[in-house]
Amino acid sequence: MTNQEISAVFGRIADMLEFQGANPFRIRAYRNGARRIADLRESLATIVSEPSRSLTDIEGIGKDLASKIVMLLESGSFPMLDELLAEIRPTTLALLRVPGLGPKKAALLHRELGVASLDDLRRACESQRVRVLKGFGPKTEESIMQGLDIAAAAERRTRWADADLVVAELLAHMRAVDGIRQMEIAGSYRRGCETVGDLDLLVDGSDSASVMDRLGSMPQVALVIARGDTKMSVRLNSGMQIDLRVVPTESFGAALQYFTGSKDHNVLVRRRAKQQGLKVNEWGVFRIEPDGKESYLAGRNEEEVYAAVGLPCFAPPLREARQEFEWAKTDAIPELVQLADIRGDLHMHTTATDGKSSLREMVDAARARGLEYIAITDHSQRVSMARGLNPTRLRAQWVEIERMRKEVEDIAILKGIECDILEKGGMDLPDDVLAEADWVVASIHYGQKQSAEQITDRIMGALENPHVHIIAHPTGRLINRRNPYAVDMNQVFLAAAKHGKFLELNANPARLDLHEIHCATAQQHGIPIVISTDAHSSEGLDVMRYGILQAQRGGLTPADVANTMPWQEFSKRLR
DNA sequence: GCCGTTTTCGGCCCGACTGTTTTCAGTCG
Repeated sequence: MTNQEISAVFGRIADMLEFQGANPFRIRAYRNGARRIADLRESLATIVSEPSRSLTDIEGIGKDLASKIVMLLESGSFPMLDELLAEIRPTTLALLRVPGLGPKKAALLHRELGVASLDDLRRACESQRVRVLKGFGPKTEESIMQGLDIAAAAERRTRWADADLVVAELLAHMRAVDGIRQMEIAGSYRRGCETVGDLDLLVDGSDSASVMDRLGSMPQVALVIARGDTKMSVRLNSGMQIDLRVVPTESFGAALQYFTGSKDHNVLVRRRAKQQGLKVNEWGVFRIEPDGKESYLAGRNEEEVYAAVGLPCFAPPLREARQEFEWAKTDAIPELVQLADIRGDLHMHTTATDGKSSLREMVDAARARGLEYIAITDHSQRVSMARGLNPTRLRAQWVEIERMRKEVEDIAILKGIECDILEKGGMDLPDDVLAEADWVVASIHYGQKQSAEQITDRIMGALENPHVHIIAHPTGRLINRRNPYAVDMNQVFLAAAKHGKFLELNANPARLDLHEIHCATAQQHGIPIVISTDAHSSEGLDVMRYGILQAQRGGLTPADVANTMPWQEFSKRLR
């Protein structure tokens, strides 16, 4: 089993234990274990196979979880898991996705009314059997009815780039309110997560009523879920939820820190504060005096909040309770790569295949964005739907590129190709053609459903080809649409490091693979990452910023990203 | 279930809002 699968098993167990009303700290231990495993940069199987190492060296994994991991690796299951699965069906677990239904209420519905699925729940509400239960009432029943559709469509998080569009509209709408001193979107959006659940809107303003009125008047608002003195929640027609908090100036930084999260990061910040006799909440940092009184220490901005507990102000993408606190101890927090560091873009298409802009337009667009070098990498012949290039058409394009080089001298244009890795293995173009290219991107578009062994062998073959420089979108996933291929990335990392190849971080907001943990793993292996737009039009070059966010979350610095190099330096890496 | 520079037992982050309550549990972030 892979780390992701084992992580998912522990996550499911946490859900099921929660449903059973187990000790919340036990549940947290499973969730924490699941997250730690997902964040791991090497496979559990590898660790287990090395006698000198122990799974319990992993933070959050004790004796019990370690033995369960071993059983999962050996047999794919263990007794406790089987028992839980026999008791609680997955359809029952879906009840927890209904907003407002937590483990206690869901379990009560299951126990008292035999509700074991969302369909059961709908019927129970319609026949008004829910409102008579203890702790429930007509309003709860009604809100469950409304929540059912959301639950059915749940698990859908919005891609960051799509959330960004909503954010732009939201901020523009809110700016009309007088007296807003500061305003930020916090949460997973601010951390640059590849997908975003809710939007957390934070406002520093004195008149919270008018701020809330304004949010409620946004045309896209379908429903006001809750509204109090400082907090309001609304749901948009799209299903996305917006949580608004209005705070005073002296608390804005504390609230921003708090609502930016991640939750796990904040738990560690607060634990640390507690050890120092301090308390951190969304209102500020407070010293607990011997008489029990609290005195305000900080909260106006994030810098002073972190400083009050002896921490540096971490960049939001690093706030995931992974390594940031270790880095802080040794003053080794990475200087994250920024969009302004990028000097080249090494994966783009033109009208020669499925691009919408001509070679000339792509070159001009790249120059307009201040790039020093680009690679033109149209599809190879196997990608027939995109009218992929055969050797003749490819060489014709290269002649055109050579002509253009004479016209525009302020940008280097590489003669490249995105060459398919064929289903049966091997490259889609002969070696003598690839040898003439400046830059060969190898990628998979067909046979994505093959076994792990087949897919991995294909990519290994490409990595061994002396003409290939880089593997593009190495896992092939499309966020919310298509799972990654079954490729064994551990082998890919080892081979890429051995053969001195680059790996791509594809900046297309639907792809973003390598994902953040893969980025960190590649960095550890010393594999240079290239962040590429895979642009299919001149505007497509602007997706670079999404790739930068992903790289930041992986902790990458300019030194880890090859296309931050000036052309003079990068050109030496090509042969 | 995990963890240890107060600890191998007894902790484990903190507050707002709602609905159903007569003082609070459940949910959410």
